[in-house]
Amino acid sequence: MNIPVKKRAYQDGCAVAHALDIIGDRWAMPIMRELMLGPKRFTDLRAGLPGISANVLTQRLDELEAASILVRRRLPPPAASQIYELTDWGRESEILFQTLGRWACRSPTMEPGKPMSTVSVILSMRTMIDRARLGDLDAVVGFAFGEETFRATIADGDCRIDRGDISDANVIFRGDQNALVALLYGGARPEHVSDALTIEGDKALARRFAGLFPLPPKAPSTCRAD
Amino acid sequence: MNIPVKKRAYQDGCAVAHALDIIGDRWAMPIMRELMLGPKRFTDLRAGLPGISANVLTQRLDELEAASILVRRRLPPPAASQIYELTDWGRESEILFQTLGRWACRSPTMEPGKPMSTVSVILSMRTMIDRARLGDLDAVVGFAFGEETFRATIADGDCRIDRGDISDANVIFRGDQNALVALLYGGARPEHVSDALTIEGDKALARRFAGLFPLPPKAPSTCRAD
DNA sequence: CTGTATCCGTGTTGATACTG
DNA sequence: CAGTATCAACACGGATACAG
Repeated sequence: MNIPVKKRAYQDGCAVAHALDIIGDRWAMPIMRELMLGPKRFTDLRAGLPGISANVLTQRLDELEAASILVRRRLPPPAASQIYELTDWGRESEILFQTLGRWACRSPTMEPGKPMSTVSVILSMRTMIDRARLGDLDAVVGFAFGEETFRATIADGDCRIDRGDISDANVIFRGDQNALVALLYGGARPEHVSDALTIEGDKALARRFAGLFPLPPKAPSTCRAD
Repeated sequence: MNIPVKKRAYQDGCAVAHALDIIGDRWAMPIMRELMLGPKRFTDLRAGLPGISANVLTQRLDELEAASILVRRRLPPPAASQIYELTDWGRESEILFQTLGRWACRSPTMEPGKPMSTVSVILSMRTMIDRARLGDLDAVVGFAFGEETFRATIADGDCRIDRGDISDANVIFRGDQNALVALLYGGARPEHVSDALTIEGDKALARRFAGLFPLPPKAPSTCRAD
């Protein structure tokens, strides 16, 4: 275990500065994001964070543990593998991601189309879903991205989206999560969805679901170099 | 003007990753914070950001301008000086600071007592004030930190805090903003406030105002090294 | 006085290779 | 699988010099 050497810190009593001291380092928030829907192993984390190197991931995990944002746990045999899991307080940071996402998706310099991790896609749906459009919809929508499955449970004007079994889903989106993003936010119609995504089950429900994610208007660009 | 060279970026479609690309660099958010209550000049920014160096500030200002978060304006003669001002969208990022501040002030590793800029103190009041405690309070509370004055206008169950004239204030807190922080969040009584802060006017109102800022409970520390 | 540009020492980051 | 070691590239902070 490394001695958590003193790092560069803002010497500032502002709580925001403290937040930046503990989660402002490069990769810290993406790591937290990947853990938001449940614990993961070292290698699973790397898979969801293309570009991170092993040593940086190790260091960030140490720092996030020191900040009480996550804990390491060793799985009981026969797994014998370590997992990283957010603490309660770490999980409460989801509001940070939602606020940041809502603000940033209006950025004039945001260009869509880059790949997203499965966790990002689920969290973006949690963030952007317009509950006012749910009406009295009552349904289970499933998502199957590779080996991972998630379910949206819609009832009583609310919608919860989590990891979970999808055998009882009324409709299942199966395939590449990036194709789902194009459908939800890109304005494509479920009838014309790409080959990377298949829709199994209630097609009308799929269409209804895809319309639950309005994008806010872009902020104007004020950069002279535009 | 520098060519805005491509910098290290997350290659990630997630809006949060885009946010981190544009405001995740060191000093970017503290700079935005300092501009949140109105435009400032280069030197005023440095004064509110102890530790930043001139070249880093220049670079961040360029990047924030390219992201349409702020604009440079040249004041009309005889001032002839440049100022940096948030755009509308940049100003809308205040919700980020509030969310981050509310989450981070529960951090088990947050230690109080470090100095804060005047802007930080005002923003923290905007963030932490408990409007449910306002009742039918109707008053103007003034703050005089050095040459800067701010006013809290309390009426109709709401409270707005901004830069502004305080000649009509019912009570004025004058002196060091850090002493005010100790009073609001440290539990000190206005009667025993330090020499660094004086209270002019309605002492009962000062006491009432100081009780409007409850701190949420700390999150438990889970770090084994504690 | 108000910034901006350049140099430089240092620490952080990132890619590759490697070990338990 | 879960990291550690090594090294190169870059970013940061400080100082200084310079331009309007």
